[in-house]
Amino acid sequence: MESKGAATRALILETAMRLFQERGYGKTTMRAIAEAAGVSVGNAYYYFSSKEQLIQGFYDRLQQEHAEAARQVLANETDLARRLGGVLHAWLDVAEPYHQFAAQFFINAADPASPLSPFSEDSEASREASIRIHADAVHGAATKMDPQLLEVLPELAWLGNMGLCLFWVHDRSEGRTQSHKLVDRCVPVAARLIKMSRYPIAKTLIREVADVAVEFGITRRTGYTKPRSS
Amino acid sequence: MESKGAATRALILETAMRLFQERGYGKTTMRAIAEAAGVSVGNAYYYFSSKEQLIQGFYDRLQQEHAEAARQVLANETDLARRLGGVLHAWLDVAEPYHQFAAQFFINAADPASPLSPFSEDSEASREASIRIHADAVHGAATKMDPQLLEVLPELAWLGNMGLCLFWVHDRSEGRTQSHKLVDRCVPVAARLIKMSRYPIAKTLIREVADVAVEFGITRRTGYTKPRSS
DNA sequence: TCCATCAGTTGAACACGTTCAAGTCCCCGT
DNA sequence: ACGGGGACTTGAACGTGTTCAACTGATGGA
Repeated sequence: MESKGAATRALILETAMRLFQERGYGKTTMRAIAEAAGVSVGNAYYYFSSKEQLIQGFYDRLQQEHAEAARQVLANETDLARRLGGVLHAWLDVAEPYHQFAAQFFINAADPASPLSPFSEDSEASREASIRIHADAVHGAATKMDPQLLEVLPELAWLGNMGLCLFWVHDRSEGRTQSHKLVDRCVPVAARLIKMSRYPIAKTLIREVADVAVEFGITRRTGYTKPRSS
Repeated sequence: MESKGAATRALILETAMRLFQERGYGKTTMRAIAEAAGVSVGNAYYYFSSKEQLIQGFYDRLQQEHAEAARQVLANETDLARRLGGVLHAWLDVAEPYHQFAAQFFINAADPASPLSPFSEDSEASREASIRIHADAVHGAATKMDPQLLEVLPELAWLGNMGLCLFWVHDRSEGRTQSHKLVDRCVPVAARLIKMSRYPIAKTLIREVADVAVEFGITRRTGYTKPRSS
């Protein structure tokens, strides 16, 4: 049983999340978190190496909710565009309740040096799981496409999700309707491009873009070949 | 004559830059800057509202150097790809000496809430000047293209520069050769797409992408209609 | 039963960015 | 020559994230 430490850790995390929601990330002090949780400041640092690290737990939770929501959307859908769009809309729905306070640190997303970045090692597990959602969306579609594109498409779709996240963070529209509209406008274009990838004219260009992305480490060529067990 | 304050301001800025170069942004304290400059901490805050603001001056300087370098490149070149590439290579050359310490705060680029962001109001003048460089590159080319694309291309090119900046920040290769290679690989693809924009098949798709970008405020439709005076 | 060990816990102390009330200095009108 | 006012300057003090040497208490082996 490792319950003692785990319980304290969970208590601190829950308290931090609540205070972040109530007052915002910036205005929530480590002292306030410790006091509200009934522990000492040092104790919080025993479990979380920094204030930022308190956020990683939130990321994980969000990712899991997204995976679940995406599973339901993908269950009865074979159209590529609707699958890609469904996954993104699911993300927007899952993230919506956290918009106000999530925006305060999703900012770090673009900084690979930050442990909060989706590109950092600390987030590797969470990131891989997230890419797998997009891999499912791509693989489960009936659409035919260039096999070389298929290899990079899951990661590109995930990058698209990151881009959407960046837009979403600064989306002040009611209920994030702008973000939803953006998805509805972009996904068909992307789907059309993907379908075009089978035909010579587009294939050359698309492969070149994909090659460049791989060559410069912007994405990898692992198609996440549809294993799935659950 | 406003030399007294201006001199102090310049002194503080120069000192800060030097220390940032020597020790890095994070390890340079405001106290250290003040001490090295022979002024008080409060005095530094009289001229710069925060530590981050000390960076804005650096941005401005970099932008001016880039404008000058780009002007020379564009003077005797009419090929679109070489103009676009030339501007980007010029940026890489100008930025190279500052790579190590620039990387420490270019990070903020993705955060529109940060005053350091190229999207913030504080950087507006600098940003407009930078977009104009890309507008020159586009307008001065002999290449024909879809007029609707022309309207958004300068800002899209500037966004490409921002993307390059993001890549460059994390480019650990000697002399940033990877970044230069990336430019050489991407620019021809972009140029080909631009040329294709005159033909119906591509035009539809490209206009759709451009429309989405404008509609969602990712870019504007101001072509910066080639004024130029210098 | 006793004690050694070590995960868990403490809070004072540190270094930092930032603020501010209190100065000092210099220019200008009288 | 004087004095008022505003630009400029000061450094102590504040609140923050983070560290660390010391303490506590439970657990398990002799």
